[in-house]
Amino acid sequence: MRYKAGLETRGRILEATRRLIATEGLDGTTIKSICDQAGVLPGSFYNLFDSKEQAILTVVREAIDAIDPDPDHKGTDSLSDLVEAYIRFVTEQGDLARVYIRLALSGGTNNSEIKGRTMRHHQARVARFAAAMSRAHPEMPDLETERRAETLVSALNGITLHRVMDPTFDVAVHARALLSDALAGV
Amino acid sequence: MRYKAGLETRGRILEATRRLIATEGLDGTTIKSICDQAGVLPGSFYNLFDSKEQAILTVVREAIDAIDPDPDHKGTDSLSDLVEAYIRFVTEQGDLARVYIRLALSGGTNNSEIKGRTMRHHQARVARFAAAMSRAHPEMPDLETERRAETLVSALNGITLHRVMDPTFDVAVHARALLSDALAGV
DNA sequence: CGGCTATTTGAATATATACTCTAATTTGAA
DNA sequence: TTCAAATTAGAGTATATATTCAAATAGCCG
Repeated sequence: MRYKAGLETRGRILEATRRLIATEGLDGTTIKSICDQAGVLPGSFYNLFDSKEQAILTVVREAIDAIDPDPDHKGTDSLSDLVEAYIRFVTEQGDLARVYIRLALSGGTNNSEIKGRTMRHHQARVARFAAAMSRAHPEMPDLETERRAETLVSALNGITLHRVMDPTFDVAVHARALLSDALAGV
Repeated sequence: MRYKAGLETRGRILEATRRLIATEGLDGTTIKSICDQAGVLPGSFYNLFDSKEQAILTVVREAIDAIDPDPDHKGTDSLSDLVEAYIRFVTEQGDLARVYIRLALSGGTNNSEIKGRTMRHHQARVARFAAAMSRAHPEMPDLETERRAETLVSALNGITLHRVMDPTFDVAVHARALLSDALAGV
């Protein structure tokens, strides 16, 4: 892949893969559908990717990275910042958000590479929420911040899950309600 | 299916289908895996079911019905009753709960029969939570009870989703925390 | 028991899928 | 412009899948 043409084709293939995972799910994403959507023949696909799995994993990494738009500023975000960033991710990057939430299920069983990646990322995300919770309530025991963070992150995933089924579902309203309830419950 | 043998075989097939959907997902559930797990050959399967889809739909109905263990007593349950019933469903009927939550994703795209069924059931469930919320807070506008019910049900689904990935996840603790936060936020 | 029907068997069919291979075409640096 | 390497084309392979079918077996009712 040293020529411009190769790069463009690669981009179209990844774009098609992303959209297909978002709309059809991991198992509904086939070589044929990817190639059709990208306007490419199988020979071209396999010139640029070693396997279907490789293209999918590329998109999966992309989705996992996209959910955490500011990974460097660790330790300074408030809970509200984190929730707002998540809302922005889900509403502005619809396809990637769909990919992300689909991983939680499909990836949970079949592909162990995807499963490991998803689990590790989830734990990191919970830890970040727990740290923000701890900063807002220094008196709270670590066990409780951890538990509260886990509840909140899981609940947010539930909101996104609903959004996958119903595109009119208002993620922002429900995510903010969750946060406000969680803060009120302290 | 008028002989005892047929009924037993049918039972084993449905049991295998249920477990496979729960552990492998809808797409990972194949005729071969169902037949292997049930100790049956394809010919027997197709003697009792018209298609793979029919067996799956039977299990799907079963899961959707099981989530609402007391559909007759409408109008008397408290929010806490509903949440506790859900916790019981998830913890005591692990496989059916897994089937149920998997529908939300897999069913959301491919099979429109499953999708319609899931959506209708979800709305009914939200309505039941909203009614309970309204009973506890008669002064609250319908729009708000509806919105709060939708947040709570989605969040509960997120808890279950997490449980599918991590069987050690404590559904009861997190579900009760969600409810208590939601009540505190009023 | 006899006979009709349900049930089971296990191979056969048709289709979809991931992936390969060789020959043509295109690219861009020298 | 030339030419080696990158890219594309598109038919071909191997495997998995859902489903069918004719024949063999087993279950019930009289």
